[in-house]
Amino acid sequence: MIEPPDESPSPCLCEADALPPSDQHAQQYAAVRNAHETELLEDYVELIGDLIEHQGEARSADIAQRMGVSQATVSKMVARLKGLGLVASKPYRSLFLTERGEEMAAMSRQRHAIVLRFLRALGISDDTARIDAEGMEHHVSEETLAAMQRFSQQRESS
Amino acid sequence: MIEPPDESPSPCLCEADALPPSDQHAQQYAAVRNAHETELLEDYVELIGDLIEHQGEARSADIAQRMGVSQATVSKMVARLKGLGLVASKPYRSLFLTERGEEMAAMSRQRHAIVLRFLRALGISDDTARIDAEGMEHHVSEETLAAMQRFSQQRESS
DNA sequence: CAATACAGTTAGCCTTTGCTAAGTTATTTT
DNA sequence: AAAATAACTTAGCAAAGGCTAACTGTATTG
Repeated sequence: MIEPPDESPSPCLCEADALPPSDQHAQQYAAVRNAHETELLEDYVELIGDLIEHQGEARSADIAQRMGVSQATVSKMVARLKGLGLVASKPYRSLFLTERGEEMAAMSRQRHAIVLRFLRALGISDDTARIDAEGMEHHVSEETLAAMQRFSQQRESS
Repeated sequence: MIEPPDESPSPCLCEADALPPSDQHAQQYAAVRNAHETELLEDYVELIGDLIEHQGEARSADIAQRMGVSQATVSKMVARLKGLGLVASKPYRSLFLTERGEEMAAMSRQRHAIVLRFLRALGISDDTARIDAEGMEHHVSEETLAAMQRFSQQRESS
């Protein structure tokens, strides 16, 4: 067996790019797993909110098309969202957001807008910015979000 | 039923923050789903590479601890990685990366470093930067990565 | 060298998120 | 108002990624 070269349990006394202490490391991964649990939910809720706003109503078929997913998948997801108290609907009718759903949609929309604007301010092309924003939006902390906002503002007012 | 207010199939002639055309919208979500498929794989491979480099070897127990996950989960994942030709190992012994695994680890490490450096250059605190980098790293396009690199360089040389 | 402790694996379970195929309800068209 | 089309739901399947519990191998140490 190879002896680990002086593996101390405390912070780290080795090179600059060493591994973080393992409990901190684990926390990072936990944060990502956690984000994954809510992000799809948020995407659905955000999309439903957007559809209602822009097209007057949110129908499963539209959601399926925009998400690039089968209608059956949407049905199942909507059942879950109803169970979580985010969406309300009657069978075979279009969808509505509950108050909690509205809140979540508003938050998501805002995050999304901030990240998208930031990427554009960074000089990213429109198509790429859209794709990256969709992926990044759920992994950006409040702190980073604030920094992005500051940056965009500064860039745009020059 | 509510009549959708002039829903044309072509690009969009409505307000500034309207929904993107649905095929483009679907592509965004597809990109995210796609990233999700590979990102865990990349995290494992990156971590295995880091452990080998910094501690001389990569053991399941270390991985489990650092990922904040049970050993059984690691075993299963390693089996998958072996099936994909990214990892090599003999039962009950420590893990190695194949050539393809090394390549993937190098790419991941580089992406990770660029994003982390960028967040720091933006003024984000260390702990937050680490967490956000872990989440964002898999959702950043080449184009954005390049922009981040440019930005960090510029910031640091002033 | 036997006993114990530690590391790794296997089996079996659960949830999420996707799918297809088949059935049901609503809407539109004739 | 009947038939046809479109929208929605349900049932059943699969893969990924978690878990615990039970088992098997490896290493340490008395």
